[in-house]
Amino acid sequence: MKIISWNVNSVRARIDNVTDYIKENKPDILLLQEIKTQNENFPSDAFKKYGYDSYVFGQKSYNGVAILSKFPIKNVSNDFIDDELKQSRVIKGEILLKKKKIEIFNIYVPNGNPVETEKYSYKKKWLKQFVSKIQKKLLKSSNIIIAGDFNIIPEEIDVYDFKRYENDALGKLEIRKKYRELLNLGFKDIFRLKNKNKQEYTFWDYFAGSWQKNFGMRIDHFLLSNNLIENVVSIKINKKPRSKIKPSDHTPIELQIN
DNA sequence: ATGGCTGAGCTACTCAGA
Repeated sequence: MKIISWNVNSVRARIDNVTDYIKENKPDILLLQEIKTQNENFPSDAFKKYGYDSYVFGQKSYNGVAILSKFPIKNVSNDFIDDELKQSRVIKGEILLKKKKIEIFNIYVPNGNPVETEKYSYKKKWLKQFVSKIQKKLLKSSNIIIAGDFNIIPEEIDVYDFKRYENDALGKLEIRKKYRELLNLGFKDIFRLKNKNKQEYTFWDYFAGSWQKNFGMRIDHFLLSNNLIENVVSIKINKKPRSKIKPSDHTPIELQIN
């Protein structure tokens, strides 16, 4: 089974890129972040043509997450987090893999910049709540996938110039520690597990030729609970969509499990 | 290099992203 996570930075502005990508890569499940639209304007019909059902948690203008799937997803919900700003950032559902029930969380963590503002404290509180809810969830369920745009640079290797980001909301130790807390509950960062010293990125800024200069960062992740590690076949960052015309600033990360 | 693109909402410009 191929599960893919991609921050598309507006699903409507990106519709051709996303459908082209689907045709080429044929994911079983595609987790989208930053869809930037309300549910009623989500292009479900365009995805239905390729055989996907859409499960959408949108809002006007900003944020928003969705799950596209070739087969029905069970127990989809949007209320895992009690979001103080009512932003649409988590959608979860259940699938079966070789009789294992797996809970999939598709998340879009707040950016948090600039630090020293309420945006940063919102990110900290959001992460604190998310970690705590996942900890509780683990008491009942041991097969969990958390994927999406974490807006966290886990380690120095995960950005082109760490010095520039060590005081940024994506790279501050305080934030990276929340990521470590999540891992310490019993998860693995699958990309890093499979690529010990590889420097690869999932995001490149639109400006200043960041893509051309490979000034990127790895902020989109797949965390799998330790129970699921044996099911992992491969994990890949697919840079091709970032090279296209009118791209998202993020590129997909692709997980194969069986 | 703390914003030099990009998108949404709207139709001039602000807000947001990372």
